Order: sequence, then structure tokens, then C-alpha cells
Amino acid sequence: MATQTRRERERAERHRLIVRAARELAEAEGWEAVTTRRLAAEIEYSQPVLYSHFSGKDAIMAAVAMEGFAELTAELRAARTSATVPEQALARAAAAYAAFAEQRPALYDAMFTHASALPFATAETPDDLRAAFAELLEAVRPIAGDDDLETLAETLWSGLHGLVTLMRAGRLREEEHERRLDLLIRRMSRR
Amino acid sequence: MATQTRRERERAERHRLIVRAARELAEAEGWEAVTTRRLAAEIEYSQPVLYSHFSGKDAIMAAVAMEGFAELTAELRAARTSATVPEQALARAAAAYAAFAEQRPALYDAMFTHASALPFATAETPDDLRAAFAELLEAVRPIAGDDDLETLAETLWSGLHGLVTLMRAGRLREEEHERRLDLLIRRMSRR
DNA sequence: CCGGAAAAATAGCAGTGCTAGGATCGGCCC
DNA sequence: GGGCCGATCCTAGCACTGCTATTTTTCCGG
Repeated sequence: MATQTRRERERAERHRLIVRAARELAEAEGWEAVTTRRLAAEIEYSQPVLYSHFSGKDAIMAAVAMEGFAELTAELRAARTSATVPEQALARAAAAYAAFAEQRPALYDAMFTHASALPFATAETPDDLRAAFAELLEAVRPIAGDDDLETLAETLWSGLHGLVTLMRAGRLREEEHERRLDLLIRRMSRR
Repeated sequence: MATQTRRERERAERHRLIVRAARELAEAEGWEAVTTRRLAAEIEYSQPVLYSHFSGKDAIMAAVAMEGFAELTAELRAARTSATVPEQALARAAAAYAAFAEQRPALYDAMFTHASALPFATAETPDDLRAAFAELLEAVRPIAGDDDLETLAETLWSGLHGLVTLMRAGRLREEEHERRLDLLIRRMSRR
């Protein structure tokens, strides 16, 4: 029936509405401000409808995180391919990564700090997630040398992740951010 | 009066009791299991007494974290000074850092992931905290070269922090841990 | 138009951190 | 020794959380 397809369309629309509301609320006031009640109010439905779309709050955060992976992948690719020489690719990608984390802290948290339910380095890792890591793989390829590409990518990623998280937690001197980023890339590149 | 000093002794004792209970509970079942009610039950007092010792749950976590800094400092120093040649010091310290995070995840979380109320790279940073960082400073000194020591220490610390957090969140391949650690140290040491 | 299924809302549960109020205990003064 | 009074502690409760059982409403098909 036609009504059935319309129903499904409306459901999908509301699904997007929930994810969008969660993301906007998180980016505006942090994830601790994202409660199921506020979310329900935001989409102008009652609380329980959230649970007909998602298994719980974690699942909503995971949905937001997935958006983040797609965007991060795009930004990493843009940064990497904008390089004129291969050696420049990594530096640009790293800067893009740090900028992403700085500009969308709530999104970054959903992707890497919370929502640990997402399967990562396993077989059933979602595609968007694989793609983001694949970008990193390509970025480090020029500096790999004899080292395993994947291991190197994981290690460099860890360095970036540590930099942005410790920085945002107020653990590192703000004004030295650029220098640390440069130092990490430079030494990891054996330059 | 003598009673006054006894009172203070008992208060101090209960203070330690709270911190110990919080730490043990966190290490056994994670911080999400550490609720003010369970904590109160553990020390066999009512809930509100916690608030006569600490301003809130965050303050209790911060107290646990401070213990962690003292212990981490000791382990880093032991690892560093156990090295026979200066180049070995950093690798040992890094391994000690990773081992600390792996063996006391809840303690590590209190120190670096939660409890962001602790002032870090500022003037009023507690001594135990400074000492831990000072250990890292010494560990990286042999590999500093022309780079700023403090910046290098911050960067390497970020690398370690990223490794242990992403690893524990299931974001990295467990079996490659050693290789990543080695790769980080090797490249950051320009070897 | 009406019956019934699907959809949505109300109301509630068990838990959280934290606090205002009242009870109880202990040390000091007369 | 007896009574007072302040410190100490507990009971009860607030406002909130994520989540769900139950009831109410809506809306479609015959």
C-alpha cells in the first residue's frame, strides 16, 4: 500500500531528526546535556518514541558517530590529496585530523571516547569507519619505510588522538599545539 | 584538647577509608559502579558524610587520581633508572607507562580521562603531578636533540596516552601492542 | 461508519548526585 | 554528677537520569 511507504518515509525522516537533534545538542552543550527527555522535546515527540528507533542512548550516539566518520574521511581525503608532494600529505592529513577534533569536540567524543559499542579493528567494522582508517593508511604510506603500514598508521593515529584529547582536557599547553603536531609528524617521518 | 586531635585523627582515617574504598570499587567494577550510595555502604557510614570530606564525587575521583600520580611517578623513575644506557631509559619508561595503564585502568581513567577539574599545565599544578611529568622529561632528555625538551615530552606522552586509551577502547589490534610501542619509541628517538 | 491494529503518550520504576532537616551523641561548664 | 549545647550523623527527599509497562489516541481498511 502507498500508506505503508509513506509511513516508512516518515519514520526515516524522524530517524534523521533524532540524530540531527542529538548532534546539535551535543555540539552546543556537550553530551552530558543530551538527555532522552530533552531529545524528545527537541523532536516534539514523547520520550518512548526514541526507543522505537534506537535501542538506547548509546545507539543514538553511535549513529552520530557514524556521521562523524564519514565527514572525517572526507576531510582527511581532501587534505591528503591537496598535497603537492607525497611527503606533505601526512602533515596535511594530521593537521586536518587535529582541526576536526578541535572544531567538533562532541562529535569526536562520540566517535572515539564514548560509544565503545562500535566494533573497531574487527571483521564487522562498518565501512565508514574502515574508510577513515584507510585514509590514514594512505597518508602514512610515503613514510612507511620497512615498517608495517597498518602498525604505523595505528601508532600515528594514537599520537594524534593523544594530542587532541590531552589538549582538550587541559593537560597540554595550548600555545604549543602546532609545535607538538609538527614534532610528532617530523619524528615519525624520520626527518 | 586531646579529644580534638583524636577527632582529627579519626576524620583523617575516614578520609583515607573513602579514597581507598573508591579506588578498590573502581578497580574492581569500573567507575560507573562507584556511586555515593555504594561508597557510603562500603565505609559503613551514611551518604552525606562523604560530602563533609569531599565536595562531591569528582573530588573523590581526584583524590584517587592523586594517589595514581604518586605511584606512576615511582614506577617511571624505577624504570628509567634501571636502564644501563641512556638510550634505553625512554623505552623502559614508556613500557612502564603502558603497563601502568593496562594494569590499573580505572586509576588511569581517574588521572587522565575523568577528573578534568585537576589543574594540569598551569602554575597551581600539584606536586605529584609535576613529578610524574618530570620523570617523562628526564626520560626523553637523551633523545631531545635540538627540539625543546618539554614539547618533546608532551608529544611523546600524547603518543603513549593515545596508544593506551585507543587500545583499551578496543580501537587497536591487541596483538600489535608491543610493535606499536616499539615503533613509537624508535621513530620518536630518530632510530 | 466502525472495528481493530498500529502508533504515541502518560505514568512509573529503579537508579543517580546531592542536600535540607531533624535526631543523637559527646564534651564542657556549673 | 546533671544539664546544656554544639558538633556529628542519619533519614528523607529533591530533581534528575535511562528505560519501560500500560493506557490512550489515531488512523486505515473493509
